[in-house]
Amino acid sequence: MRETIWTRQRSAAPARETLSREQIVKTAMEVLDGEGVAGLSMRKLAARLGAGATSLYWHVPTKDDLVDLLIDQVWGEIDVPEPELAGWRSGALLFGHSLRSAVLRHPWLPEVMYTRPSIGPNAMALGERGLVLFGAAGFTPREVDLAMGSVMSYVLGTASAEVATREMVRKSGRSEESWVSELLEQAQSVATDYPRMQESVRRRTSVNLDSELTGNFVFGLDALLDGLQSRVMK
Amino acid sequence: MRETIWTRQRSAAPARETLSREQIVKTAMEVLDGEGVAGLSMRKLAARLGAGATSLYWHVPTKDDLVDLLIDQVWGEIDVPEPELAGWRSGALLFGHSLRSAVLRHPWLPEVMYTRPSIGPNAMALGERGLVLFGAAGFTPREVDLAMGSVMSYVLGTASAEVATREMVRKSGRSEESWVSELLEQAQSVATDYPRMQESVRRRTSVNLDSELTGNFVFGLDALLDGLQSRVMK
DNA sequence: TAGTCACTCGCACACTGTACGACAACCTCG
DNA sequence: CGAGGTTGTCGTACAGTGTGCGAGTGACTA
Repeated sequence: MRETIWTRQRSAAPARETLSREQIVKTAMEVLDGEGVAGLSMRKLAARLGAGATSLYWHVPTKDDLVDLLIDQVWGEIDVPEPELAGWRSGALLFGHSLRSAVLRHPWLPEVMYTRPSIGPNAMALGERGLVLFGAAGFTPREVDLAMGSVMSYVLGTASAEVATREMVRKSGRSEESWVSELLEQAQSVATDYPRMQESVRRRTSVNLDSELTGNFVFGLDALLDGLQSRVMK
Repeated sequence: MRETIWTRQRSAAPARETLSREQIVKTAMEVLDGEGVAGLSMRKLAARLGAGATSLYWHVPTKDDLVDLLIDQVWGEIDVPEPELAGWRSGALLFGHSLRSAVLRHPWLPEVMYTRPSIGPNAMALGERGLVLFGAAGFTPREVDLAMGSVMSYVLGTASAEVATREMVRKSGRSEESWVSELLEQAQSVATDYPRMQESVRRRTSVNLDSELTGNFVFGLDALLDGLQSRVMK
């Protein structure tokens, strides 16, 4: 078996005080959460750790690998309820919410997660627990895979789209209302000939952004779970 | 109304032979489809057009704006059936397939689309047609928005995840089988303690990648549409 | 005390997006 | 015809980027 970033292990007790992979990952996570992908550079990260720029490369093969580690870190934050406690259906609902909020906490995720498969240890553990949860629904083994996959895709897709909106608000530095209204104005000016879009856009203006987005999310997830439920033992 | 990249218009008949925004967008699309986001640089793009590097900046404010234009171009490729022809349900199915295949044709899309809202003209036109389609199902106006949004999120999320897998295969330059089997081996080695994941991963090894991914997609979309249908006039 | 391992880091290379300002080709007006 | 303005091109330059290389340093082992 070839060595990978996941298998590599270092001596437990470093001789003197040195950088460590854990420390690098932790600091990188802070930078990423705070400044996004564009704000993370190896030089800045090293400076923040009080180290020389290229010292990081002893602990991590490339920046891309570092990002792999960070993504897997996020997968470790998601909790998947045991089906015994609440049944698979509400378990799946909780799982969905947990997954969504992890994405919202780490808004850089969508930008990078779709450029690589997730095969780190936390991703595997997450998958395992997910399969246990969906396995309790009474699906065939193949359907268990499919059901879990579709829920994850839906949740990640929705949360990613949410992030796109929320980040633009944040980056503009302006108030949510003023930004939303400008975006809508812009959209309206482009959508002059589209009455339904106009109407739909106008409907959104009057609502609180947060509850609007949460409502969207729950509606679709619920519908999807309904559809999945109807497939049990069919 | 402020000028935006969407509103800007140029003189219809350029005096001499010059670059044009259309030409730039078209060439950029080729580069992007062929080499991905990392392969698109303003200098390379200009060279390909036989122009100086910074000439592009007369036609397009920034690279980011160029990407906005490219994304909107993709939205223009998606077709949304009229509900009269096939009913909303199978229309939605067709819509989903069209959207998915656009993403697969432009695998760079997931990497960039989640970093900005889509408010270009083609996005608006797409939205309008989508609302017409889902409007035919008998939802309340609010539900029409929600239904369309959830379907788009699901499809984009699933297709994006697909792209992650497919691109890794392509980039590795090796055969699909050899790559899949190595990925699986790697995954297995990480997932030693996870019997369900092991089993699930093993199940995939024996199947054709293409039909596997298409099957996943259809299963979830179908379930979601079932769930939506049950909400009509409830 | 000598040697080896674990780790740090300065330098350099090839590349990026894009601001700036000089320049040229064409159009319009007198 | 000539003058001025508009449209468009492009060379140079700046401040960054990821990372390969090789020299150096501190600590542990024999």
